[in-house]
Amino acid sequence: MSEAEFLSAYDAGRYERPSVTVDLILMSVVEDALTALLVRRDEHPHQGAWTLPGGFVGIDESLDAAARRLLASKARMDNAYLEQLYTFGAVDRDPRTRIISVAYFALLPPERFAAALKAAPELALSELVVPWSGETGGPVEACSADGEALPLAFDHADMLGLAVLRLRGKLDYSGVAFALLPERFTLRALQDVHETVLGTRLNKPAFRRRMLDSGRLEATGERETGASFRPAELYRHRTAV
Amino acid sequence: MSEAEFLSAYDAGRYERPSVTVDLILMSVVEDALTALLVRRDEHPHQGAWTLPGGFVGIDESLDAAARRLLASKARMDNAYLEQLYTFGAVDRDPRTRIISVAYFALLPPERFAAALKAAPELALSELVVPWSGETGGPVEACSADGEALPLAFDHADMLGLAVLRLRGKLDYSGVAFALLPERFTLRALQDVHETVLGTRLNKPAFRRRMLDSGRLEATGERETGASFRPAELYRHRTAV
DNA sequence: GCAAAAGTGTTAATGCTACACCCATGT
DNA sequence: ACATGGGTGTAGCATTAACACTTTTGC
Repeated sequence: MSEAEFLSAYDAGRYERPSVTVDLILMSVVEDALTALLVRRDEHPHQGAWTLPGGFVGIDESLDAAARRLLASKARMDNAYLEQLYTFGAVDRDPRTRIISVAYFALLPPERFAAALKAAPELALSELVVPWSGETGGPVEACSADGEALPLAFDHADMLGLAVLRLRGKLDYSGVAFALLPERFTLRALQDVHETVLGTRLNKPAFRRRMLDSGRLEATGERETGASFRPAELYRHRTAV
Repeated sequence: MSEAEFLSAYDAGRYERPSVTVDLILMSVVEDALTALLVRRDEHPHQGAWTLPGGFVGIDESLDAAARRLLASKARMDNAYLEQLYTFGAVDRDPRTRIISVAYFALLPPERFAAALKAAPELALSELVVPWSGETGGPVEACSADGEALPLAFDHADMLGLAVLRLRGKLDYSGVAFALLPERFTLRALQDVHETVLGTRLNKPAFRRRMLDSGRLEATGERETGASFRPAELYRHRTAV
């Protein structure tokens, strides 16, 4: 490193430091729709627009710990599936000051999702409308349950788009789909989750076999109740190998 | 958000901000070995240990711009393949002060890799020894060309391990392998790169067909020179669809 | 001609798709 | 009995792996 380079690096470190935040993409599949939790902004900039829940990272707090803290405080949730997504560092992404944001995404089963909504009234549920640039992962639009568009603040549409892409990519070879389901679930429910996330139809026999052959499912012997037709068997996600 | 939560977030943002750096994993395949560029530390902590080249992110500089600047200044390289990898934010990852580091990984063809080494004498080439926890992505060991172990400072062994994992994962479905080859290359060279990165042997006919059918290769009509046997055809990576 | 590596065809195995069918339950 | 969705078997298709083989160059 030349002396000039050393000094410029030293200056940057010594004097002006960016703020660092964590933003959470809290996702679930509710009634065959991919949804995320959003917060309405009360202040400028982007007043009235919608944002992902987030907060500053404490100086004595790891990024993962900050994400877990925000998950607990904002959504009253712990031990959800949580994974770092990407770090957004454009200079002008927040007009107030330089803020670098580490995006995490979390997956919740729908019933806990509903409970989090009830416990934290400032949150709103949003259906994600994924325009079929979905392959490449552009920004995503959000709308409320009655179809009204929810404008997204800052670069949060990009964050949501990337989260959808990552979720789709990991669906096949990892167990993320189980994080979107209750502890016991039918194969039909598992297939519905896959179809909603991918935005395609899958055919039943092939899907069943792939899942059963994967060794990640464990039959409970119990059956669904309340259906007016043949009750389906309930399965459980086998975490151990 | 409760008032207490608001204040804690406000305090964190207002007063103590972490430093943010970018660390670069500069990788290539040199003589059938996966290699990375490392810098020897002259100062405490970890004096004498080896680190990834890195530097602070300027307050008026995006993360991507910082990564490109470091790539140019440290390795005298521009327009290499560059991609954000992961953000490392453990509290004690640097004993001096709180530093959050955004890791980027870059891929270079071996001849430009050698040129970068010559232009920047503080850099050293390191072979990566990937213990066969490679599937799960644990830390990686580094050693010099003559087999001597190079101890890695901070959490840089984890960064290297994650980079290897990402490279392996993207090898099949994306064009990253071409970033590790010169502009014209033989199918044998392409297969060697795949085998080195994956750490397995592949059989020739299947590999040839997969590559030719993928539509990402363009025959140049030219042939290899200097071999004492049948010269292979040279191909080029077709960037346009 | 021989060695060495490029390049190609042919067959076997595998996995996935599609369709058809049977099963169990509430009404 | 019948409607409804759960669950399973089988045949066809496509993709991939494995092997043997031919081709082209330098010595």
